[in-house]
Amino acid sequence: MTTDLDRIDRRILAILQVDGRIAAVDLAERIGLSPTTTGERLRRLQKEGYVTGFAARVDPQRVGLGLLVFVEVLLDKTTPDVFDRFAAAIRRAPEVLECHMVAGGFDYLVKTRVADMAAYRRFLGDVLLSLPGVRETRTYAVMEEVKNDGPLPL
Amino acid sequence: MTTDLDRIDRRILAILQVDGRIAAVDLAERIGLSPTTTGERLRRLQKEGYVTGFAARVDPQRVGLGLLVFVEVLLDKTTPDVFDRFAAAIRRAPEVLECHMVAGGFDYLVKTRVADMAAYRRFLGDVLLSLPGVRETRTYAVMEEVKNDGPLPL
DNA sequence: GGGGCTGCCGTAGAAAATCCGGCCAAACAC
DNA sequence: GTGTTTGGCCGGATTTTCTACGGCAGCCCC
Repeated sequence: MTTDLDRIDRRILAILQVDGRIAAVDLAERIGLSPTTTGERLRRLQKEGYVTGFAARVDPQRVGLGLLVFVEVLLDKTTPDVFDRFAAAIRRAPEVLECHMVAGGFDYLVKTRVADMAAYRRFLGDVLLSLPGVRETRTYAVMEEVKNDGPLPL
Repeated sequence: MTTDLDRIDRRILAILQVDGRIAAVDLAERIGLSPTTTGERLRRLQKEGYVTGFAARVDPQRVGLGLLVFVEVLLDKTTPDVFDRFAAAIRRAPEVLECHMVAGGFDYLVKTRVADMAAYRRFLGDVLLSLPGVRETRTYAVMEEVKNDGPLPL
């Protein structure tokens, strides 16, 4: 159930992660099948949930979001719904690209993109620190993006 | 130069980040222009580097990569090329989805996806800890993905 | 007003995706 | 062994989508 994918399916997924808009004709040629069969496989991969959608890669620098920042967040564990309220607020915040609850030294790891330090300062004060239950935050500004959106290994 | 985008361009980018394979006809209808003009704008956005490509979203669970892990890495600052060698090795490692050099308490933040804890243990030993100059690592396993691939706010 | 420029549009030919029917080989029942 | 079924694959026809081209309207500068 977790993996009834054959070699061809995996190659299709690998290629589509790099070039999500490749024509079925070209994809077919690269995997050695006919365009028809390739289309059938792709449609099946979508229907069965392996491919959940397609997205354009937008250059953050070009649209004025030059600063990438990670924030570690610690919450007060007083009331049980603090986590839910925090998660709900994070989902509403457009500056937040990712947020994960982790096991270890802190509670949430937040990935955010903003224009510059001034914008981050505003985000920190207006959004993060104004949320109820936030006890402590640690900010790590990214100086160099070594690897950014690597494909899933298949 | 950083932002000569009008309101329509921003809407196009916002839509394409959510549905990268939308037909120009449908995109045109949503932004209130003709398909031709919409196509011209999209091509311009690609040529000028705002859109750098397209990618399929693949469900990690479905392809057997159920465990998301962040790792903080500290390096020995003995020789000046330690950072370069680390970065080069990371770029070659398929398990690593992201890696950023940060300012603060550690040097690199690594985002990796693996099948399970046993696979992560292998990655940590065979890849990360076997790299020259790695002095310390701190592992944070993700328990819940609150937000995963949020679009850039436009 | 004239000329050039920009952004927009409609049409038409090219390309791509999709639908449909048929082929072939492996699996299976008897 | 033989007939049947099933699943994966393919080619051709239809429909949809993309794209190249020409035209139109507003704007600016001279």
